[in-house]
Amino acid sequence: MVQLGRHYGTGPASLAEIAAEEDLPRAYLEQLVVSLRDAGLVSSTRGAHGGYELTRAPEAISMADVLRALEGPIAPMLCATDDPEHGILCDRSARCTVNVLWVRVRDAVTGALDSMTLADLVPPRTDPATATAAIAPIQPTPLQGA
Amino acid sequence: MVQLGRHYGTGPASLAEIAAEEDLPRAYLEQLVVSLRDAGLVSSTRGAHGGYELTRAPEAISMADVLRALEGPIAPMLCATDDPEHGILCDRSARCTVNVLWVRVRDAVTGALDSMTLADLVPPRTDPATATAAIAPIQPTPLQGA
DNA sequence: CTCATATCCGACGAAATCACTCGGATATCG
DNA sequence: CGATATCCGAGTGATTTCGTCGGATATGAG
Repeated sequence: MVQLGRHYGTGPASLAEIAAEEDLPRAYLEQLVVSLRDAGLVSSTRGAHGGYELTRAPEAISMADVLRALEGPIAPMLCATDDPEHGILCDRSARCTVNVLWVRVRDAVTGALDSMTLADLVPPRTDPATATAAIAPIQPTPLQGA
Repeated sequence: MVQLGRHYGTGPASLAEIAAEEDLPRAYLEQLVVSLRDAGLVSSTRGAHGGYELTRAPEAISMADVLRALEGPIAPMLCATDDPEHGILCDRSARCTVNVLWVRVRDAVTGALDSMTLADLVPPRTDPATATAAIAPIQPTPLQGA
């Protein structure tokens, strides 16, 4: 998650912290982080004052890596997957001309995802004092207004 | 569907025909074609010898049009949709830095989809010799089973 | 040592979506 | 009339997604 990018270099961050900042249930994050750890993107420290940390610098983690870790191989259709392992040939494969379309879409997606790293999504930590004030609800946001 | 592109110009094609060629349940296609008709991509002729026909040439129908008709607005996440109408602002919108990622992904997808038309997916009917096996120099409408 | 703080683990549950079905009404050609 | 089609809308079943729950295990501080 982006929050982990924010904390990079400042020691491990506990899920309780992140849950508070992201406003998501801790138990849910717990589940997500398992995938990230299995993918080798984060490391964990158990016990008091423990938490999670990025194993690499945010600049070195592409969003494609993150998404693959969280949601599996990138594939608009299961017949056009990133990962040769989980590729499933549909029985129509012979006469199916649509496959090339999905491959193109997939390549477009992976291209976009590869072009961005975690660092691109970490809000610039310019100045903590202006943080709260800068995000003042002056935005018109017509839909779903509180 | 692609089959409709194949039949373009040869009069309406019934769902029963298409179902046989595509090996999909007729009742299911019936449902899909409703969306295509509502989107103005196909026109229908009722009664015996009726069926469906493309309203435009395959070259003039982008796959983005088809996909939007079938699956709604193109959006990897509901906060990054094609269609301003169905856009839903999540409550995190202010501090959410991830949105730009989804917008990029969406643009990549629509770009890929816009770059292909139905005609690109219609198997070339110019010359049967380029098919899997060149058999007859005539035009016996290949692939049609019995 | 003990206790609070965390990660770890596995299973469960509700809600939405996807692919597909069913039954029947209506229009058109021969 | 009757066969062939589209039209229409409600319904089912499997899978996925988001989120929950309860408890076991590891670690640092007092």
